[in-house]
Amino acid sequence: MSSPEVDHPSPWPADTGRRATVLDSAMLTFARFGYRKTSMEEVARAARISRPGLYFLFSSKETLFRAAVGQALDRDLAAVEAVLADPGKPLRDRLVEAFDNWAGRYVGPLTSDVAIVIDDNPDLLGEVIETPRRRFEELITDAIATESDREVALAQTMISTSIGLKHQVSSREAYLERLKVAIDLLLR
Amino acid sequence: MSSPEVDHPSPWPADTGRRATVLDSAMLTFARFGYRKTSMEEVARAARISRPGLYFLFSSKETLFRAAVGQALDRDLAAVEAVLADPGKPLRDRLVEAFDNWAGRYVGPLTSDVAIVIDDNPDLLGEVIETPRRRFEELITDAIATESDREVALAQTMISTSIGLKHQVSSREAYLERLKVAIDLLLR
DNA sequence: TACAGATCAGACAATATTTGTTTAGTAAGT
DNA sequence: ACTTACTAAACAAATATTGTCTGATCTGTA
Repeated sequence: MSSPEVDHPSPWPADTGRRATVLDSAMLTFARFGYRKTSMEEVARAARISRPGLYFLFSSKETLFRAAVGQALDRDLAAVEAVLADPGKPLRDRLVEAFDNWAGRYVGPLTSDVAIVIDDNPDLLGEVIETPRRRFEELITDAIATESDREVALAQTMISTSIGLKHQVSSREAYLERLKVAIDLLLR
Repeated sequence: MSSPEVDHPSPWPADTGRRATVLDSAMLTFARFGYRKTSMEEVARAARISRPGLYFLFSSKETLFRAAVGQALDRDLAAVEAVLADPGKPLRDRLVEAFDNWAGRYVGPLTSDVAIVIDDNPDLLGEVIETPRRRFEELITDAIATESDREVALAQTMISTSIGLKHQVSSREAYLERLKVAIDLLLR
């Protein structure tokens, strides 16, 4: 996802910021209503462009969704990277923030929608989501290994806990609360 | 809405609690997705009955929506009535609680907004919403007139402020906070 | 001015979804 | 065995959505 993943391969250079802006609106709308209940009309309205204009940028609803998820993941990953690199905070706080940025942001209807689209088209969204996922695991592992000299197993356990939490919990607050407890327990 | 407003006039006495339960589920679903994006299938699933079973209780989606909003409003109005009648609290606190029950209950992103569902579908609800609305105004006016001997204009201003606030604010907390300030100013 | 790129609004056919109804069946109480 | 209160499955009709096309419109550039 680091390279823009051009859906409609456009030879013109000018449409750079436009796509990103549209993807932001799309992500907000998808996050609010879920994939199924979001229409292209609504995304277009949110992005304040016409529906045909939206199809000019993204050839289908699914493509748009993939791109939106991709951009969101990229952004989250960048945030995670920045947070973990900040030397001013204790490891525990950096980890909490990192997980919050990664998994906490879209707790709710979107999580299941992403899963559904993955099922529908495992190869395409699979790549989109698996690469950042592996990178996240790497970052967490590095942060823990560097700082406190613990094993890789610790990082993996933490990630598993976070995933489990996301399935149990229905709000970001609840997620964060229980995550803090878990991290304190694991980091002890 | 005090009388159950029987859609499918049922001569059998046994279906009393069932309707109310189904209406609760319906209200939750409508509040979450909005009228348009809620299907009868979803309401039925939420209420854990079959879709034909749902049509047996309510003859159309519109009727169901009206009944659900009606029940919610009845409930809120009863809470308002109880709060205002409580002699143990100063007028100011009773008013704050009353407004919170009436207008504040469904403000916010998490538990979606009944008031907005209502605003989005004014045509579907004429009578259903106007009567409780007038009754609420009456209750507030009475509370103020009885206790502090102020004019009707004061009550109306308070209600207008509350409505305006609801449109400006995005969380129940923010609504409450600003409402308190407004009531203190008005009641001075 | 003339042109090209990037839109837009409107309309369209092909699907998909939803509504409201009907059927046939079942489990529980009498 | 009969009634009440459902259910699941299927259906036609209405409505919504997708993806595409056409013919304008606006903007910047030559």
